[in-house]
Amino acid sequence: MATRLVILGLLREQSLHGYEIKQIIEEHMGDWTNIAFGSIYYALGKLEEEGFVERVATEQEGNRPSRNIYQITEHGQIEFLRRLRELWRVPQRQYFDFDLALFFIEALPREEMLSYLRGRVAGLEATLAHLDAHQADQDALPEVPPIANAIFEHSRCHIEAELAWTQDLLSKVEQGLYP
Amino acid sequence: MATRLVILGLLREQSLHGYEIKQIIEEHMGDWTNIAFGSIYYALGKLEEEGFVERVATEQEGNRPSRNIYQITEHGQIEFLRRLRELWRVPQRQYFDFDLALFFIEALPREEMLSYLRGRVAGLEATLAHLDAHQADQDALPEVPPIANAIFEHSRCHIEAELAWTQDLLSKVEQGLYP
DNA sequence: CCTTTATTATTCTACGTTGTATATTCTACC
DNA sequence: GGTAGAATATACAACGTAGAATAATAAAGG
Repeated sequence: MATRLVILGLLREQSLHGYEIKQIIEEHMGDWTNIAFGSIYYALGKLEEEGFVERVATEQEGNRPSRNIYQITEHGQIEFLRRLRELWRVPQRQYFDFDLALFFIEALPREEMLSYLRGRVAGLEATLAHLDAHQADQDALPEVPPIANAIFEHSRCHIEAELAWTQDLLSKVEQGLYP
Repeated sequence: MATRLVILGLLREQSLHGYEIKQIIEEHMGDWTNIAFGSIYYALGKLEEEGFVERVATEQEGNRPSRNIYQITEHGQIEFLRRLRELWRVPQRQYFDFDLALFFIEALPREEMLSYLRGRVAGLEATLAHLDAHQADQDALPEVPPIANAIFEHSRCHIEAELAWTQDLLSKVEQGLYP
């Protein structure tokens, strides 16, 4: 969805081919994005059609698959800023598939539900623990940009919110507030 | 994504045609789902292929477009429970496009960023106020199922978390903690 | 060494989403 | 009584996503 923006943003720094873009995304944004590599090639094709990106070379090392190197155009620079500003301006609404599970709550026996809820609480607690451990590792390294912390905190605060809400729901179900 | 589950869940109660399903989704789940009506027809076709749903009639009122009425099959009942249990069991990870805006933070001047951040805080506060007002209206009606409250609280707690995080980010940027 | 596995780099297809197009009928209002 | 707009009902094409298929080379392990 934001694949185009990411590609334009990365190409601002230097020209790249698809596979390199994929690697940068995995290494630097892998923890908090889910851009499938297939989408990268599609987006590159589209950006080229739209004139935001140009193919500047087709290299090949030995008999390896040849690679197409792309460069951002001036229109691309403008388009990047346009998309970036839109991201800052327009808040995105979040939807939760799990709400559907609640909507159809009477379809499963109470006991089964309770066990799933307890599993969810445990899972979320484990995620938080895992996240914090991972973060402690990161803190040891000096070269991590400060903004990475904000992104980390972003995930963390939503997981905490989810945990608190799930615990509340669990206790209400235990009290028999839902049929 | 969860379109198939919704359709199966609704057809458990009674046979329906696509447009009716669309209306029920809009009326009862419109606030917390985003299923495009086009997806309903696609999902119905797929569910029929898979044998989870059967076309039982093609009605027509006057010269109105004719409508295809679908019924859930026994396999469909099982499939519904399978998908529902998966929803209870498997927690979904959330991704935030806005993190990209942070990732490319040096692309925009500090002052512009600050004004977007303030706008976001204001927007989230307004959303919360609007949500609570809407909820007060709902509370006045007696026929709303109790689970609707849990779903409402779910959205609310995440918006609150987002607000708190954004305020924190804003204050850190104001303090000059990010370049 | 030789075999298994990982890496490089892209193409291609199946799948699902979104909204536009279409064509009729009912409603509302001047 | 005419006409603008909302409601009924689906089909369909354009778009984007996700991952399997491909095909060559480098690395690793016994």
